[in-house]
Amino acid sequence: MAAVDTRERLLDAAERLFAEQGFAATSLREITREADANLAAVNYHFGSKDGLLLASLHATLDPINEERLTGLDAELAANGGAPVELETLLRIFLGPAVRHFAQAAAEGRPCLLGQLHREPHAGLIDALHEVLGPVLDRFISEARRTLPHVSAQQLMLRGTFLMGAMLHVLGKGAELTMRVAAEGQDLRDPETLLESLVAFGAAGMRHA
Amino acid sequence: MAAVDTRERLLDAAERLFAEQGFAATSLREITREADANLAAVNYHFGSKDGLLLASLHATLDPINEERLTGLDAELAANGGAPVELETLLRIFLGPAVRHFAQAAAEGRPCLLGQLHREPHAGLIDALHEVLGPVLDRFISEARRTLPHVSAQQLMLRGTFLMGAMLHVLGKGAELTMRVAAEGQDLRDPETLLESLVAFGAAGMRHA
DNA sequence: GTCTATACTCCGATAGAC
DNA sequence: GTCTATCGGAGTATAGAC
Repeated sequence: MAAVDTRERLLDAAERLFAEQGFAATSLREITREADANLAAVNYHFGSKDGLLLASLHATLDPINEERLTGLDAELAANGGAPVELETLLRIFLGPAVRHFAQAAAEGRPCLLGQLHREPHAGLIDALHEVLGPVLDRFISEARRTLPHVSAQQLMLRGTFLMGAMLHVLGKGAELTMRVAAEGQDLRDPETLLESLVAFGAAGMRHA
Repeated sequence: MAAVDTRERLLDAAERLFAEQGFAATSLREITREADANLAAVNYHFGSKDGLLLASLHATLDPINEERLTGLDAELAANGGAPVELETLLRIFLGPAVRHFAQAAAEGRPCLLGQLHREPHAGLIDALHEVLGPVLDRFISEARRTLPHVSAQQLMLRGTFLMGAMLHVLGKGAELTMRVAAEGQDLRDPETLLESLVAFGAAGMRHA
């Protein structure tokens, strides 16, 4: 079972180091040193550094997306299939990510989800699309039912805005904005952050 | 004058290649080959690859920030110092960046501003803070006058959301979201994009 | 099947000749 | 100012030990 252990140790170290330093700035030698594994073990288990990144991506995002989909299904079942209220829809989509971020922050480590989206790595956009695409499709379909008077193009545009807002607060980039305010924080309180983001996004998507 | 020319050629090549591929993925050898300069010229003129990035950052952002500040001053002068309407305030801040993005897109190249903010490079956040900080301070002060009923903390939070939305559509990351919509585009039309973003942000900041 | 040792190419940075 | 030579470290690939 040494193989599974090595694979898991590599994945754990990669998730942490990628989240802390970013993909390009983290060397395989650093990861394997951290995981007490040989340099070539990465190539054996994941094929390449890219493969390790993709595996980290799945390990982080798959549970979040599953929570999103089951949450949406539960809400639809409770509603008898009626369109979901906008705030509720956004809360179901944003909640798992914000909670994931808050948990990571509570443990004193950055959020891989917030860091990864800002990697200019070529293959990552395809990978993110592969992982996120189906989930986004589901929520966009629901949003069309919730906001029937908004054109499909405007819905996409506003959804993109909200996506950017979410990813920004989840990543290190938000520090830049927070730093200009002397007392600006409480971004680490998940409830405040989530409700503010939901209210902001709902107002923007509804009226904009 | 060969020195100045070399410096400018390096800066031009770096701006383009950093925007296209990102910082880490672009090698100094690629830049110097493109600029018809020697590899060591980067170190001579900019000290390091980091120095070259910082110079590119200033070259891109300084004109945008200057346009923002002069636009705000002009509006305040026209208003006799009265609080600026929220939509107008956002348009003044977002317009120069969106127009810069649209011009780059029209020339078939990505936007350095959208790409740079997603670099996890350690020193870059400090550099961005140095470059953007004073401008953000000005606009946040104005936003407080425009939205006196919104708490300082909520204003910071909502401003961070809007910042994320802007940076997201300016970067390649937006492609991910746009790609899930079959016909989703027109992000390249600066007027549609700017007005949609202004309306989204104004609604979110006002009511959220 | 798992893992290690090793070698290959490319990178950023620097020293020193011109 | 510019260039050549060179260094340590990076990602990758493979041959072979267990």
